[in-house]
Amino acid sequence: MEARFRLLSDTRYQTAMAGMDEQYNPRDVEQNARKFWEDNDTFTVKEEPGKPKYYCLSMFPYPSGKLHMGHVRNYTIGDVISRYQRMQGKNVMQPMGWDAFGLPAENAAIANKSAPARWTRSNIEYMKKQLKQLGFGYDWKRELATCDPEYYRWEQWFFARLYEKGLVYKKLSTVNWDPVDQTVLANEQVVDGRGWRSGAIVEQKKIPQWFIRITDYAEELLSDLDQLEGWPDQVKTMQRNWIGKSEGTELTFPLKGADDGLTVYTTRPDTLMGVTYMAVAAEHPLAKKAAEEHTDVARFVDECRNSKVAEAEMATMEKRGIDTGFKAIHPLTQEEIPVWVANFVLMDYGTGALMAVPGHDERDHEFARKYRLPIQQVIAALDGRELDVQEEAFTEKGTLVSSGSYSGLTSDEAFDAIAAYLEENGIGKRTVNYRLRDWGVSRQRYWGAPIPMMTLEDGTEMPVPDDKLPVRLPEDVEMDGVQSPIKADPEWAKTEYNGQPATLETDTFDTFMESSWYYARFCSPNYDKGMLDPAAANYWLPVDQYIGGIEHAILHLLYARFFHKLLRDVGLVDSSEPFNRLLTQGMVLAETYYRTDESGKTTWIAPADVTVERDNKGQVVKATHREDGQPVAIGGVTKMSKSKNNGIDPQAIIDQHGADTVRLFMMFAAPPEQSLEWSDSGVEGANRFLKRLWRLVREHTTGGPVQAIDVAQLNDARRDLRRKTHETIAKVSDDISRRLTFNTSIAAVMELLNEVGRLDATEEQDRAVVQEALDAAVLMLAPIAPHICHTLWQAMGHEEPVVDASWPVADESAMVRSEIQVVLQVNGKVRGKADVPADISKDDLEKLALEHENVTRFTEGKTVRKVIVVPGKLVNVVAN
RNA sequence: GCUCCGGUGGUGAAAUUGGUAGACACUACGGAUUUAAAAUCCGUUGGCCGUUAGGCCGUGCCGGUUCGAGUCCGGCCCGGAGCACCA
Repeated sequence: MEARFRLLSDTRYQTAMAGMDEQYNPRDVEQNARKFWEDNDTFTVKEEPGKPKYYCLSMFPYPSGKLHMGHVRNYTIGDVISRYQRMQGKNVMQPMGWDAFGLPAENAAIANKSAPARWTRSNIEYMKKQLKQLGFGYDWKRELATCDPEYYRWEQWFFARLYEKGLVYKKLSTVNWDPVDQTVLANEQVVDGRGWRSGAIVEQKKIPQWFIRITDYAEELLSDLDQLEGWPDQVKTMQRNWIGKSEGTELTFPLKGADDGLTVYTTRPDTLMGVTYMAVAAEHPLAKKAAEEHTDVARFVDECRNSKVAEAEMATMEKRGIDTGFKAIHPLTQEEIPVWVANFVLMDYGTGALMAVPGHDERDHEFARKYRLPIQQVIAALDGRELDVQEEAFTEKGTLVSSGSYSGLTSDEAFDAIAAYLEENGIGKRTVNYRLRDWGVSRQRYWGAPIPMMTLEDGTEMPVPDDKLPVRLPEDVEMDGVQSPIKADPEWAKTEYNGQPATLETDTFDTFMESSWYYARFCSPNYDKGMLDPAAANYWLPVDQYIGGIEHAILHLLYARFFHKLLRDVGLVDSSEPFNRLLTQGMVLAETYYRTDESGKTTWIAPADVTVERDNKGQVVKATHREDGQPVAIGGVTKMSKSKNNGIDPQAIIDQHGADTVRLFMMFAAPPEQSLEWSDSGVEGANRFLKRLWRLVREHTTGGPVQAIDVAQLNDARRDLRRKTHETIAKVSDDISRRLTFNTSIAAVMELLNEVGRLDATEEQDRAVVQEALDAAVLMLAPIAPHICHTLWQAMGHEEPVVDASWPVADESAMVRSEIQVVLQVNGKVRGKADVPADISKDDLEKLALEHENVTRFTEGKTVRKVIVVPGKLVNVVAN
């Protein structure tokens, strides 16, 4: 370590010192550091074979207008990791770009009567300025925006490859339809079952849409999760459940008076003897057939159309159904079973029909009770306890009862026996089923990448040939709020193929398409000979660390993993997974305040407009409006959002305290995976810490040049500070690289600086250990507060910029302790502490504990039954 | 409804592998400095009992495992995220 802390000559030292003002002035300090990085192209990187690479990626933002605190938190985490890895000597790539297609641009365009493209590009310009102000070390030469034709052309090209491989198909699929505005609505645009603008009751409508066969990759997406050691278990579990692999049986019940039967999928063939009714989805062919014959069934099927497409909606709505009049024949007993239509049966899962076993399935039970359908017990509990399936479904596995020759078997044995019987008799077969559905990528919106398909005059559908790509989205358009401009203009779709007229697809891609491969494009963002430059992609990929919100745990991350496997199978990348390590960051929350007027209308008041009063315990007792001084109600801490008006504008905080303070607060207030509560006083605390750091460095450096440490000259106080310095280096290194707990690493540096402040540095050797401590502190804070550390590092007398400095290495010899403290317990309660030699033997430690006054006080008159000695930690004496 | 995660002082949190609960901060209170204020520095700050020494209780609730549980297991309560067209 000493070698790296080479000091400058006295004259140069004085020059460096001259740059350090008495007061910490964030504005100057930050401008100065940013100018240095810009002038030196500090963050521009290229492939350097032989040097270890590190690709650190934060999820790119949707350019909604300005940065919000969630962005600031996400990008600060990424920048801290990047700068740390750079100090470890890695070739670090940290790119940034824009997830530029999406619904808000269309809404803004309608509101402002301007084009989505212009709105988007001006947002990008503003937000880019903000990102630079925060000092993030991005390689801006790699910037990309997904609305750029040079980006989406390769997505279109890739879609054609998938089409050629048979991974793309078209089918009818349900959308939310606003019958008044005559438009398709996103789930978000349906409020309480009505269109958000028209207020019309939303209907389900089936339209032809393009799908990608993600289910072909379901097994690989599931099994490869086991390789992702750097992912949180939570996210892997969510993905596993989402893919939802189950093993069961598909079997066909014959229908009375019909040639074809009703095919269902069940994971519990052992409960087959307990089937008392069947249920089909409203869109099931059998339901349609019943609707033709019975008007009440027709009415019910029609009513089922008046609901949202969302699954949460399906699961929470009242379960309703109607008898179709059809009878199925039980394949084992030949008994007749009624067939119902039910609104909770999903057409997209399994076969769109199910066998209901109300005795052993909760949902079937609820439905059976409601419509007074019979409930039959066929499984008994393994422990033999009494069950009443009329009252409550028994869903565990157990032993079969009332099941003819299968009675007495366990559920697992019966599963095999019944499946075998069904297979032998050609009634059914064992199958593996996935909950995962194919990915519908068609959107009926304008502001997205056009789907590169066309229809010839004879009705043939085919991909647009590669040499006609990109299919460009016209940008100079007007939005009327109803129809997509490319759908409204019949000229746009006109094209030709080999001299024949043809029509372009006017749907655009789901924006998850663009965000599924941007991480790969960053490796060669300007490559014009293909989607990716394989050499660059294989140098940088996979991403070493990916950082983003937990809300993306399933969809985005699953689609990106899927795309990576597709890229691999097209021969563009070598690896199978895109993201080695994943950090899912928590949300940013803030207090809410509101007032309710006489009519019951609630107005949310921005935290910036509220003054808070506390009692002498610090408890908040009152909040008042800054303008009128009248009280406001406190509404609790929630995610920063427009609807609750509790967003804190990062720009205001940066202007007030500087970027380093914002970054420090965000990293200190909570561990990254947890939600973070905004606190003005916490921000002031972070600012105070930086001022204190500034003052400590200034006070130290005004003393002039410093001697090297002479280990032989160290007294206890100096040795203690040195030990603290090196213990802190060890802890902070581990916290940042392995644990990703930046909050505890900052706390550790605070402790170190508290000790520096306590040492009365009067002699040369005092100043030498202080120099070492401050050097280490500045290095360790450099990733978090890079601007102030840029200046402080120079002030400490170092020539090389801190951004290129090496991360400090803990010196084991400085950390050695001769004495340690052990805890003495009696019956698990702490009764005393003792300072003992670090190398004390187990026996001596036990002896010492049993003789210790504080221990004997509690063991007196009792018999010692057991003594547990944990070396270096504690002794627990068990006595009674 | 289903899946996943969380719940620790007045507040944000720490306790990394089952071994000292509350590190580090914030707030509040008291003090120093100041003509005054700001800034800064010092002290106190989980609850109860006690003059002190010290004791008892305490990590959402109920129960269990263990010499020992914030941490592991079972059941419950509350809050958050996702649910396939918000991104």
